[in-house]
Amino acid sequence: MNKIQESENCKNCNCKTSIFSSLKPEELEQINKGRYTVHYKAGEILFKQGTPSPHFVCLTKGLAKLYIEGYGKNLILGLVKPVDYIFGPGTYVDNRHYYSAAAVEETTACLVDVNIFKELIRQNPDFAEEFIRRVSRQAIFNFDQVVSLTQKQMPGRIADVIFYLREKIYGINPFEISISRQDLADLSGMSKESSIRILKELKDEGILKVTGNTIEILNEKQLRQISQTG
Amino acid sequence: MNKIQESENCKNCNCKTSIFSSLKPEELEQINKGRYTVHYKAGEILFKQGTPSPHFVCLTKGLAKLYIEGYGKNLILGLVKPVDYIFGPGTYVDNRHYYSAAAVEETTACLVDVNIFKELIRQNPDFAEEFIRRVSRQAIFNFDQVVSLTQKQMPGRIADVIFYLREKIYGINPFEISISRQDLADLSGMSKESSIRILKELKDEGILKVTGNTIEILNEKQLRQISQTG
DNA sequence: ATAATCCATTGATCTATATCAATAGTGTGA
DNA sequence: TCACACTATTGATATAGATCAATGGATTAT
Repeated sequence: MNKIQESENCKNCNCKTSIFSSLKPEELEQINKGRYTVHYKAGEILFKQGTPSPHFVCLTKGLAKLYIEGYGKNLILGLVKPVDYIFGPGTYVDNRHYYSAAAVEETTACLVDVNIFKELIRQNPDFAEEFIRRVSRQAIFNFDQVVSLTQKQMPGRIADVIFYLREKIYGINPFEISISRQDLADLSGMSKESSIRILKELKDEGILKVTGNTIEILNEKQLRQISQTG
Repeated sequence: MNKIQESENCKNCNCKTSIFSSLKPEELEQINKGRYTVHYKAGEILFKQGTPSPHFVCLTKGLAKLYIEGYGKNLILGLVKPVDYIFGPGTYVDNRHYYSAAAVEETTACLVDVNIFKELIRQNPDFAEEFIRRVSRQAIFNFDQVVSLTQKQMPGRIADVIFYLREKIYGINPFEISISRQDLADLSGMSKESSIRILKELKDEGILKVTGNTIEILNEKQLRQISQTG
């Protein structure tokens, strides 16, 4: 893991498209002061569940997975792509991480002192509100996930993950996943073998085209149907 | 459902023990102005998933369950007892409820206009921070729940629910549950029959004493063990 | 080039859990 | 008090999904 102090300033960074849009230039400058950039190779861990969380992480390049290390297996809460930031719930509770984060691809992130962030939330109500909005959206997403995981059968869960990957992560239809089958399994709460089998089933039924790591949704309507019927 | 406009004022209400402790008297007065009290009989619905959420709900008496209506079955996210409030993630997103709430026992609640609440969050950074802290704790709780539900087998899940009921809801050891076996099942993501069976198993092993709706943890260490081993 | 590793795939088997069905309590209203 | 409705309980059966085991590709190191 190489730490590289970049010269770039937050003011011109495209991070601003995110919740930072509600910050004034001098506030962005505050963030910029306590910030440094880190590069991670694929597979490297950004932070580990249970460790202190002194900064929040803003992804500027690559892809990371957020996962809870459970009893023997992992549960992937979601993927994070640029430009988005990772801000766990521990920050306002006990300053610990409640999930781990690892780079899935070659990844670059900015780390910012969490106290600066907290200070801005106290100072700027627009920023605070934007932050709460963001946390709320995250909670809603988690609700959807927990319902999918606990109430749907494997085909429904895989369908949900496929839609998630296309809509929230890769954005286009034939998309090449950089995550492994194991990750796919950890996203949908099943074993690696099962995720492979379901993927094959969907392929055999002509709903998906799966070639190695490239996935194409051929029959969106039917896939949506599978997601609905559990 | 009878609506009763109570004469009591927020300033003397024990609601203040909650996040309201960071509010000044005049701010409590703001809340008090837009507030009214409602009584619910056991089984009655406080609000329904998908409907607009114009106020936040503060429970002053009774017990309520928060549940997501999923595909055929419900998932109970948790129970709410006095004095605690219910503030769903939809409030800052699209003003919809993302879960339903129903009274489990005879219940009294105060409803407060959500805009007053939002205004106070903008005005008072302490209050905002307290609110974020609260939302964060909720998120951590949800993480624990999703790991329990997706990675543990039935005995471990029931063990977790038993601990939850004793520690977070009823507070004492032999406790009488006011929730049904179906609710127990919806809390632990299994069928009603399975929840009954596991309960019986734990009883037969001498870990629990179950008499009707009264549950006593006899062997806490072993129950903890079951929770751990999944 | 070859070995070594890691990831993906497939088949066979086993088991946790749901579902179905029947019965037994338990309270409630006429 | 009796009938009705609802919840709890128990047993029998079916099945979704995990686990185990073997093999095949692909990538990396020697």
